[in-house]
Amino acid sequence: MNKVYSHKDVEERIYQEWEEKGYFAPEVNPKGKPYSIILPPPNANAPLHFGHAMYVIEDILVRFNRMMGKSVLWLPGADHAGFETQFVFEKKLQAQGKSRFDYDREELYRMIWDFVQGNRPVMENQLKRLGFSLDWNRKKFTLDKDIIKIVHQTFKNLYDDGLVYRAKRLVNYCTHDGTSFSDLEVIYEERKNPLYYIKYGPLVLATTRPETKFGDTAVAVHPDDKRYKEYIGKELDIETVLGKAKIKVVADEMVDPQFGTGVVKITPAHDFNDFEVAQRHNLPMVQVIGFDGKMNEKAGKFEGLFAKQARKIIVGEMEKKGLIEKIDENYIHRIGLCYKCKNPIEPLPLEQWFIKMEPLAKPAIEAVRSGKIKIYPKNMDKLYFQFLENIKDWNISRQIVWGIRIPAWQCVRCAQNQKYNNSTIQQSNNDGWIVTSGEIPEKCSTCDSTDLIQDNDAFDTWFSSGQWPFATLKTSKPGDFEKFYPTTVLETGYDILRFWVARMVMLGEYEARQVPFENIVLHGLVNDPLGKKMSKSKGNAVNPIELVDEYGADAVRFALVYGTALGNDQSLSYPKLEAMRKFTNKLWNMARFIDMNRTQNSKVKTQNNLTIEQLSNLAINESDKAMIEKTAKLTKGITTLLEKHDFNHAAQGLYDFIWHEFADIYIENVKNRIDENSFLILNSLFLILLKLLHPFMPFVTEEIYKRLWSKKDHLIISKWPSFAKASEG
RNA sequence: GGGCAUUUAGCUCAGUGGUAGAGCGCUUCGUUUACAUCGAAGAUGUCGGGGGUUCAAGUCCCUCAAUGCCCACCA
Repeated sequence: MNKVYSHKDVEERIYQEWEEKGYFAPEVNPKGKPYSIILPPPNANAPLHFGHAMYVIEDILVRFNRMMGKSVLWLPGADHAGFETQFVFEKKLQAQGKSRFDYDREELYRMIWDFVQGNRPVMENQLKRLGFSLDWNRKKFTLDKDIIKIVHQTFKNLYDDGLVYRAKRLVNYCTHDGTSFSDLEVIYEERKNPLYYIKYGPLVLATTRPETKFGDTAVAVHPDDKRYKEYIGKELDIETVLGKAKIKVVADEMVDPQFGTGVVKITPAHDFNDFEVAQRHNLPMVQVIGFDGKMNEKAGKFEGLFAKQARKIIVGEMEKKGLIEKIDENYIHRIGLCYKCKNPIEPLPLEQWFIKMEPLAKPAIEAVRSGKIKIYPKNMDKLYFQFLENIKDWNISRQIVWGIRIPAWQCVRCAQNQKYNNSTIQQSNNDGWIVTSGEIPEKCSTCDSTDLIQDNDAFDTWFSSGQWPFATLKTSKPGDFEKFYPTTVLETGYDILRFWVARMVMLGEYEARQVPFENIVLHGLVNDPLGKKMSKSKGNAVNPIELVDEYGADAVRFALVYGTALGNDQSLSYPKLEAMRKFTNKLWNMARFIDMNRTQNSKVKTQNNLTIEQLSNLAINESDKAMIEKTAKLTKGITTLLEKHDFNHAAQGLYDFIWHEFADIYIENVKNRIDENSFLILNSLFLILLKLLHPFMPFVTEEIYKRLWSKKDHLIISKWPSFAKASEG
């Protein structure tokens, strides 16, 4: 054995051996108790980012349980990541001077498909470099035909159960990216924008968006506001930049008398609050901004201007006409932005598919409250409840081509008969829509017309990934769903608890009739060495594979779980990576020491692995006896910690014991008195430690096993050490 | 406006009511054969501030402060 451990000569070779032997498949332990984890499918649009390296937690669990003799399935996959992938692809197009408008739907879809297929092997290879023992024969993609079929069916079932409806509502719309979003995808930032005080006849009101005034269908005051009591219910004659107009005054609790002048303009088509006020007071809705972000014909001479440009010009004209009382230039408020392109979200009225969430959220809340699903770390359940207890209906329509197209067709004839009046707010299912589980309907079920048009929209990606646990298991190998559902653990970053985890619980309970997993394990985020969030655009993102190259996968894996409490964020630490690399080298040299002390006689005996019990009977020397006892205790401790998902303490316990107990004290002690008997003990104890460490550092432990014990067998499928003789406490 | 997390050695962070811990860094010493990617010894802490409970508090309770994150319709 070489004096220095070189991970580069070991890792890829070992991984290949494992994979070729089929060790990653549950069939390795066919009779074992099922244990399953579905890998959170990484986005297929880019190489792995550092967060993906945290999936090491799953590999630790998977390897531990495999050694415990369970039938372990860890199923890999990739997410088409609808809008995000289309966004990334559009940037590529942009770099070539092209845009999505240069291609038709099919062409664009095919181009993105090819792009994604090119990325997938890169991503998969990176997961392998980290040593993840995923069953690659079962890998799934969210756009596999059989997965799409399941997603369609779920949608159809929800529709038939009245849990999906189509409605024209205000949605979060990004006029830059040309699609709507769910509430979760809007981020909020503080911005300084002028607050304009505008004269509306006898009243003055404050607004940040004067350009939407052509869509005003009322002004509102608080019902108890004495200042304005006389105006309530009356119509005001007002002067505007487009001439004279009339506007109604309504009273609504939503108005805060303390803010501005206590008068609010009501623009139902462009503000979420106003939309609700309009519903309460039966006010008409007038859309003045189009989906291209430009003012429409309702804005008269301002038509064609982008809303932001129009604002300046309109304010200018208002000032000339004396309609502006004052402008507060230092007004700070929070505005909604597109989480991807950071342009302001424009609330716009649009017909979309919505899922009624409350009936789905209730059982999901109950599943965690009752303990059917356990969350680690425990305090994260607050995030979960907070989301589900205040849940709103989910807009699942996206105006994108990259994704699963919604299996809904509209009958042209029926639609014309019940055409939406732009000035009313409607919610209806009876407007000529036909929802199927994927197949193209032959004719309209109401009027028999064959003039049907499919909805252009695709599902929100999270709608399909929300079905991932049952969709994958129902389509991987026959019997997988029956054997592995519900899965044992869902492990992911806490940042997608609401986006993904909560939705999986809801959709899993709905469609698969059972919770999708028994345990939720949440890890924290990995920040850069200065504690700042890693991001590509900021340029501080670290490629995990570069670190694997430099320090070895074992060191990277160990550094990520050592010294960080589960669920806490951590900053990438190069000294820690270096320390863990040294630990792999230390192990290597412990192995060298043992290897060098092997005599001809012991070569035969150490073929058989001795259990703690056998070792206890063998031990004569007092410090041997003590070490056997300590190792048994450690085994028990590590086992318990892993069962409790306490990876940090398991890692620390192993590190401290192996280095500072076993190497610094025990090996130093044995060194001077080594004989046949003590060698057998030393050798066997070391193997126990290698096994305990294997889930954390699979490569170096496997390589040592190969050198010292067996060229044929592998540690990965060896039996977890027993600790029957460990004393209590 | 709510909620959550964090605050422990110079730095990065563990800490499960019972004599303050690790890694890196620092000081001194040590290389004839497991490892200098090492070993031995050592220095460094009013555990954010202030109250309280307890025989005993870094740990439990209250309060204040700083930092970070999440949620919320203030036009």
